[in-house]
Amino acid sequence: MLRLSKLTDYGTVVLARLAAGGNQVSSASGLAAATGIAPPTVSKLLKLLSKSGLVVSTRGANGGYRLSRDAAEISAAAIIDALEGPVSLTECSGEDSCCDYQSTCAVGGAWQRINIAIRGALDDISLADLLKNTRLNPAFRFAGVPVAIDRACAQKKSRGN
Amino acid sequence: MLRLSKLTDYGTVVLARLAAGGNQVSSASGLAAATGIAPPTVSKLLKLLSKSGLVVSTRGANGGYRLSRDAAEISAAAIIDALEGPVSLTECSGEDSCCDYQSTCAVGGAWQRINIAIRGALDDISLADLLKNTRLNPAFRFAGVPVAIDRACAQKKSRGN
DNA sequence: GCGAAATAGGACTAAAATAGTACTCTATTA
DNA sequence: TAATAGAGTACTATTTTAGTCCTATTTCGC
Repeated sequence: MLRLSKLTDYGTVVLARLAAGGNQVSSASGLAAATGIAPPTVSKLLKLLSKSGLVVSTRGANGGYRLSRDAAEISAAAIIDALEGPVSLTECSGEDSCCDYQSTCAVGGAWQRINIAIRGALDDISLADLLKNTRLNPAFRFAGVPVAIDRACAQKKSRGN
Repeated sequence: MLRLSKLTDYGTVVLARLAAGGNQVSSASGLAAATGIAPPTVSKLLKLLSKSGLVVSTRGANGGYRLSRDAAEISAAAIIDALEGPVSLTECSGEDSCCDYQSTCAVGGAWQRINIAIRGALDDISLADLLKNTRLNPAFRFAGVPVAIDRACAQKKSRGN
């Protein structure tokens, strides 16, 4: 749950790659090759990211993309905003929340506090931070529960990897 | 982004209703009537919630559901875990992250820290808290951006509400 | 003991969101 | 002016989610 879309995940990878390249421009196809993500997907991501100002593009021959500002200045929240729109856990965290159950819903505004907390967490982490510690600890758990159910993983292994 | 599924949203509403009812059992159909959510959906939710131990069920005539423990003892994280599985932003936050891009992915473990932060925020908020302050402030914003784009809302209004 | 009321559990369908692809247009540089 | 690279848009297939329905099991009241 509380999943990011794959696109956002990929987007972060691409941004990380760009950050590694310093200030020089990288073409979409080059980034695709470097990250292993399908070229059209990378291209789509970069367009989104440039539209929200996280990367700047140069057109024409020898063109490409680079980060618009230092990796330390780009927060996880900014990345997510760019690729998925503003954080909002439920439909009705907003103005006068005209959901059908308004009259009977006792919860409504409360999610807002959770939103704030999450937002805060995301604001505190920059792209530079994401690059720093690549792997925290090999078998990571939340409250005793393995954090990522390795579905694809298990499948891959069962067919004899 | 970072959306909860509607089911989780509904689930919270149902739990809130149960909490309001104190220690007495409520039938699925009764809860459906009280909340305005479709009966089969409520039933499905309650089954999920009882499976994860958040509510306890009594079968047979005059049966129903009640909270397994005090509302203050039920965290938002527990509710989300019950209805959507454990929090995990990306596929590869886990063990040895066998995603296809493992070799080129510089990000991987970093999301784990974000996961922890979010988890912390969710752990700190209980069902009782959710009930307390029903509406925080009428026009809520994140960093200047209106938090919930009232899509359904706008539609509803435009047809002359 | 029997019937009604209620949950348990699973299977199934329809709808919506997402991911990914393709194609055409525009700008820049050699 | 031709080649390269991004911009924009539209489309399709896949996956996920929401919601419904049906049958079995349990318990209470008569």
